[in-house]
Amino acid sequence: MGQPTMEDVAKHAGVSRALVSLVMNDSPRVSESSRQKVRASAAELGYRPNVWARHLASGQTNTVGVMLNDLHNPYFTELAEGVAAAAAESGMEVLITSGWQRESGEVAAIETLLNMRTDGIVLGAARFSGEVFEDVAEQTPTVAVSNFDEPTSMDTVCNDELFGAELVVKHLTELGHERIAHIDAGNAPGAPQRRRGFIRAMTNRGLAPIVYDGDYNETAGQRAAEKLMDLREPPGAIFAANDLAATGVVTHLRSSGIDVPGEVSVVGYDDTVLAGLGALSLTTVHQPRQQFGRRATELLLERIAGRTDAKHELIEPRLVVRSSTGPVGTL
Amino acid sequence: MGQPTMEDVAKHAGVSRALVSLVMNDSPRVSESSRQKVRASAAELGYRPNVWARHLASGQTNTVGVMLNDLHNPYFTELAEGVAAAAAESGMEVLITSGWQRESGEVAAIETLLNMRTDGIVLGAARFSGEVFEDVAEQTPTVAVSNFDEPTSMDTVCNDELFGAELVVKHLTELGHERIAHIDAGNAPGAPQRRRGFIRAMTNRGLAPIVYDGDYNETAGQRAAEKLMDLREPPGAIFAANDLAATGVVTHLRSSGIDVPGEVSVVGYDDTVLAGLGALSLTTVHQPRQQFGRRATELLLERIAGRTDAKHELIEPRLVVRSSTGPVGTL
DNA sequence: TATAGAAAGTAGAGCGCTCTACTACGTGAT
DNA sequence: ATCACGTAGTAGAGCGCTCTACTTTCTATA
Repeated sequence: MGQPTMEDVAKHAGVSRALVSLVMNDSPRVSESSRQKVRASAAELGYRPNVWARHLASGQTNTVGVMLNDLHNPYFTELAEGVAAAAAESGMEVLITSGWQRESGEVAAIETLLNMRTDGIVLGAARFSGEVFEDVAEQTPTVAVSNFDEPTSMDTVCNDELFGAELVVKHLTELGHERIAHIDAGNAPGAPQRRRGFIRAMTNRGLAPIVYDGDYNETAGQRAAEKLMDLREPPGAIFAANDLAATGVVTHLRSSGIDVPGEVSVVGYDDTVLAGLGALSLTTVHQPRQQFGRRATELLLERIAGRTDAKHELIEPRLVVRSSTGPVGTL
Repeated sequence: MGQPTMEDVAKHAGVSRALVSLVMNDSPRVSESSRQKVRASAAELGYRPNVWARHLASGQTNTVGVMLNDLHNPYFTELAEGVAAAAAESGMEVLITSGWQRESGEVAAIETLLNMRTDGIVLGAARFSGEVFEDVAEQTPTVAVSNFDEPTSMDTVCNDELFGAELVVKHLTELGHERIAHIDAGNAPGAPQRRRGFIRAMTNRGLAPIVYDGDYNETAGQRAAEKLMDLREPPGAIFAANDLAATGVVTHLRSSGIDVPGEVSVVGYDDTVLAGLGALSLTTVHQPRQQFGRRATELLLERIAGRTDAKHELIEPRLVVRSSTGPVGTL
């Protein structure tokens, strides 16, 4: 025998099943006395509304789904946190699925959400390879949190990477730096935009942008730093693709006896735990990831409510100055 | 007008709704010809079974719920990954909810799962303050992944912290260390067991265990290291409560001009990203967190299948030797 | 006192599926 | 021709809830 049903509560309270339903949904059409009577019976029986039945009958799930590429990446989990916060405020539940870093996993995770018929979906995918996600967007309200280069019909929310790069260059030039190098991360998510932003910010100031190939990991940072310091005129500041790469840069510089920030300033990107570590204390760009989630959810709710035109929002990051940057060295 | 229903598919294929149901569930009672006919119709209409209705009717959800204290903590996410893998093998879906680090959040997250009526729940809670979780266990099959000191009626899976500490002490003594200090983390999850394991391992070898108060963060490690090195006879090896604390220890030692591991060896715990970082390269204890999830799921499936007696399993961690430990210094 | 209208409550038809019990139709042994 | 039995398929009663349309009761107004 299973859990008590609405029928049981109704019988126990001596009212109709419909009344119990009204009470459970806080309808104003119920008198105070029966409200209390029903609540008391429900509590006594340990009644718990059956979500499945409720959603079957009502046709909507009151739930937003979140698909994350990778649960290990703080970027995505903070995104989810933002979604959860915003959803809670609107009284919606949140269901999280993960693609476990594989694109096939992402598709399966979205499939699960689609099967669950959540009222809408927030996509925190790694790369958006077109069609698949457009397909999803046609089936249910969808907001993607990502940098899109091509125009898309779904809503998007993303970090203003160009502005982030601008912040970095502004900070460094204010410290007197002119020879600034950027270690990029090829076509990894966000990297092209950071690179473009860097180049633009430098060019706008009449400075020559130095860009070296890299990646979003420690080794890449280490290698690129090595090459950069081998130049006839090494840069006085290095802007790495992300904190991990910046960590590699710092490791290389220190082990070569180069003082950070005395001789070379280093800037990371993302403001991960790493950046805050005492031994590193990286100046870095902080992305308000939670806010991505909040905005995405707000846009999603608008979509659920009926909006049909696509909105694309950029959210401004901010610079966190720590002790890996300083005035230009007097070599 | 919503998505196509089973009724639509049945009409389109010219068969009964029941037959469509049988096909969708891969029943052997269907002829090959009608199977194909139905599948074709389903595909053509873009039919997607309604999970809510299915579960309402069948009374079971074919889903395991996972409640995680904190999505930012790799410990929990890897746990979830293990659950997902094991569940996938048994053809079950996984639903993840998070307590966002607050105990109230945990309760709400469990509530969501209970409302969803998942077939069972894996609890990845931070601390298990008795009753709440026992209550859950009474309502649905439940497996907790955690160190329990008091006996409990639900199944548990946890890391063999005592064995982990033993591994550390074994490694260090084999390197010749005898003055070994442990920086603990009070009553934080797992900490008491690690401390106890350390003390036991030392005592068993006739060595004096040195234990200092600490916590699971960098600053705590830094402070404790400072005090330890101020001793008349400072230790030759420090076993920190976790990697973060170990990072603090290393930072302090290096900035005091003490060579690691030349003069002092340092061991962390957890094998997080930090430990692998080139600049740190910590010897640490790796917990097979994914396996926690796998075992938990297996136990859960047994419970769902009807087992009623509680099982408690310990899983053995292993030592990862990197370059923060070395032979005892010749001070 | 009659009556409109609001307030409080109920009946019952679904929502889309599963599942038990049943029918229809061979097939081969008696 | 009779019967038992296995196979393929169907009818229809739920699962636990929501929601529309309806009834009953109460109150205020003319």
